[in-house]
Formats: sequence, structure tokens, C-alpha cells
Amino acid sequence: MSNDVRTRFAPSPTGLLHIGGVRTALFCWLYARRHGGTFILRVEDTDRERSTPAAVQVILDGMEWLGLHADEGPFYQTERYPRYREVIRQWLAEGKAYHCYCSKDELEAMRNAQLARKEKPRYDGRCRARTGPVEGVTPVVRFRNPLEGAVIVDDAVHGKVVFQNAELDDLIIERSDGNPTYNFCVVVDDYDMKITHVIRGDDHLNNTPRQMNMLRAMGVEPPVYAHLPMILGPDGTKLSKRHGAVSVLHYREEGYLPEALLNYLARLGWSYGDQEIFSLEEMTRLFDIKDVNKSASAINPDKLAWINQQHLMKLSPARIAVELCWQLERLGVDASKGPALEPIVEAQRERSKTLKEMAQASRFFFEAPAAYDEKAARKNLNAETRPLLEQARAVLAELGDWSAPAIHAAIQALAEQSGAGLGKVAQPLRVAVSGGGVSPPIDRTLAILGREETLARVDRALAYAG
RNA sequence: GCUCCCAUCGUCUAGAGGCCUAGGACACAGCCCUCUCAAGGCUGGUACGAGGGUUCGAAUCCCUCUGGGAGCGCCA
Repeated sequence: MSNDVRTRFAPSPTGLLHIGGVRTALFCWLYARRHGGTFILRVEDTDRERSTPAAVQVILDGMEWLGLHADEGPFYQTERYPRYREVIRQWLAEGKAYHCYCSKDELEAMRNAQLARKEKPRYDGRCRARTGPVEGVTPVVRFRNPLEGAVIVDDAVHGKVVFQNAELDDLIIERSDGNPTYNFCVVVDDYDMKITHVIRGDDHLNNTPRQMNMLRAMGVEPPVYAHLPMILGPDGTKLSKRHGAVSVLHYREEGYLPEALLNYLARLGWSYGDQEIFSLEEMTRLFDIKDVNKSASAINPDKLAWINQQHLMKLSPARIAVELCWQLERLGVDASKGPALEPIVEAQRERSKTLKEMAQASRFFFEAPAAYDEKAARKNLNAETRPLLEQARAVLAELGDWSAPAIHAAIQALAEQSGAGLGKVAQPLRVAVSGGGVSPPIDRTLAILGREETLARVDRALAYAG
């Protein structure tokens, strides 16, 4: 096993950290972990106008919540400007780069002319051979891209992709304001950070030949590239604020577990036979880039919810309890006063897709129903059902052992002896204690709620039933 | 417009020439279980974009088309 694998996740803090970015981060992280390598976080903030500290913090918070911890970093490109200038000065001296004095208007005219000729717009290299500066013009610096030959990207997911150098142009690496540009910074960073595997979205595939040419100008052979397919919204179109493009932290608020989100995201583009549910440990053991597919995939909220539930049912009640507590607080429920959370988790997890749902459905354990569900009350808390509910109350009040099995036996006995059936006894009790027609099995529900609280609520229901 | 990428059920995917009358999962429908809701079990429907090749044989290889997507910035 090679121990020198180094991957990096390089988000730009110009938007929010969404699903697509998280999946990229996950694959970088998994690959590094799988090979005992190093995972690096690098913030690409060279766009000084759009990058904000708040956006950086959102990325950091998101990574923290997901548990995708970086072994090195976060590094910030804005802190590396001296290094970029150093490389540019060197390239200028070596003739690998040159000053370009073309004005924006001139470039615009060039572009329009090319478009009119149905050509791909690109810089024609007119300043390549210029020997002296132009009065009053602050130049940009361009990389001298090879004119001939081809660049072959041997992509780990796409296979060999060939680009003709003739299709590429001399890209700007330093703006007229002296700031370096993205493609150049990436190259210097990947070189300095000794990145061995560049795993990123396939929207970068077209940038790769340029970066490879610059890497070679630095004197090294490029790393392994792996371009991941895009993630689309539920409707199969590009992710936008309307559907999938929300901050990862939004998923926390909606009650998803990081384990589940990561599991779901891993299965978007990656597979291991027919297996659907993976723990993080399993994923790191099983993940391989060769099992990543090439086509874009759409987010499926239903499946994410299902996977979330699978994890809710699998993880330890103690772990889930912590998350449930957080959700209850968000609902304004004080979970410190009331029954223990772990039994509630065990009673609720197979009937909750999310922690948010679980919290909502568990609210009644902490607060007596303020009102009864109209339909459920009409059917179960009326003059007709009242006698049986009264008997149930009496039986429960006399019960020696307040445990689920004992409660079950008592209710069962009452049902048999009255000939009404278990539902006729359980359902009125359910409405009485929970306020509605849905709850975990009545015996477990009452056991969790406690005798005192149960009887008090039944009394209130009896009063309501008249 | 040019360059590059992609193409199996509604969705996520298995499939690396014969094991495919195409398998699994989500969702959906029905049934079973059942004190509600779930969970679970069983059953069912729906897919290899089109056309040409190669081959004894193609979802799998090649070509064309079609349809999606990305890039072509002094954005990242």
C-alpha cells in the first residue's frame, strides 16, 4: 500500500458548500483514508470580490459536521501570493510566460471576429513576440502554451482524453492588478503541496490540459486526475438554489445524519455491487476510483430519506439521542424535563425518516397535548368509547409493575374480557396520551410516559369525552 | 459556433461479448403481519436513445445520428 497519496479538496468560498462539493470532498477524503494518505483542505479565495469570510466559515462548519477532517490545512490562496509572484517572475525570466499589453476592447474585438468566423474564441498570441512595453499600459502575464502537439489526460474515471495544444491558448496567469488567476494558482499549489491525486468535478476536465502544461513548465509530471460526474437536481437539471443547492448544514436542520448524507452521496456515482447501506468505515475500506461511473446523476430525496432511516435504525440509541435532543431544542422542547431519550429513540426510529420527524412525533412525551386531533378524538374519545377507557384507567392505576410487558398484558386482558379487541382499548388511550392517532406501540408509549403522567392525561381525556 | 464529456427501469445503479427471457435499491401498486403509524416479508409493472457495422453471438466493441452536459473570462 502506497503511503504517499495526497488529495485535496479545494472549494472556493464564493457560494455555499452544497451537495456537489461535499461529494467531491468525500471522495477525496475516502481515497486518502483508504490509502493511508493525506487529505488537504485548500480554500481557493483568489476572487477577492466574491469571497467572503462568512462563506469560508460555512465551509469549515460543514466539513466539521460531516466529520471530514483535513490532515493539512486549511490553506488559503490569498496567503500565498508571494509564492505565486515568485513563480511568475521566474517564468518571465525563462520565457515560459510573457507580458501582454492587449486592452480589453482589443480582446473583445478579437473574440467577436472569431465568433463571426465560427471559430472557438481564444487569444491569438499577438504579444508573444513583443519586445518592449507599451506606454501607459499595465500588462497582464500570459503563460506560453505549447503551439503544437497534444496533451493526453489519462483520467482515472474517464480514461484517456486527448486535447490538441492548438485548441488551447495562452491563458492569463497574472491580472493587470497584479493578482494571480485560478488555473495558475491551482498548479502552483498542487505542485507545492505534492498532490498525487486530483479528484474534482468533471467541469474541470477542460482545464486539465492547461494545468498539465503549466505543471510541466514547473518541471514535474502531472498527478493522477479523476474527474467526477456532476450531481443534478431531482428534476435532472443543474443544481440550483431552487432544489439541491443548499448548504450542507441545511440537511442537519432537516434532520439528516452525516453518516446518511455521506452514504447517500457516495452512492451517487459510486457503487459496490448491490450494497446500499455503508458505514463510513465500510466506505473507506471499499472505496475505489475505478468503481466510480462517468455519467451525471440526479438527487433523489426519497432515497436519501430512506438511507437516513436505515442509519437511524442502525446507530446506537445514545448517539441518536444526542441528535434528537438538538432537534427537540429547535422545537422549543426542554428535553431535560421528561422521560429519558434513549427509549424514545428505540421506540421511534423505525417510524421516522428524519430526526426532525422524530422530534415532532416525540413532542408529546414532554408536553401533554394542548388539543386533540379532531378526527381521532371524534372517533376515540366519545360517549361510546368512554366506558372502556375508564376501565383501562382503573386497570392501569392498579398495575403493580409499570413496564411495557406488564402494560401490554393488562391491556390485552381487558380487551379479551370485554370482547372489544385490542384496538378498541389501545386507540382511545393513544389519543388520550398523544393527542393523535399515531404513536409507537401503546405499551411502550405508556411505559415511557410513566404512570403518573399517563393517568393524568387519561383523566383529562375522560373529561373531554364527557 | 468550436473543443471536450456523457447515454441501462421515473430515479440511483449492477452489468467489463455468451451466466441477461437484463439483477438490486428508492418510489409506486397489491397482499401478509398488525393496537395506530411504521418497520419487516412476499408479489407486480416499467429500462439497454436510434441506425449502421464487427462477431457464430452485443446492453457490453467500432462508426454515424439524436439527446443531455461542461468549457471557450483580467470567475473559480
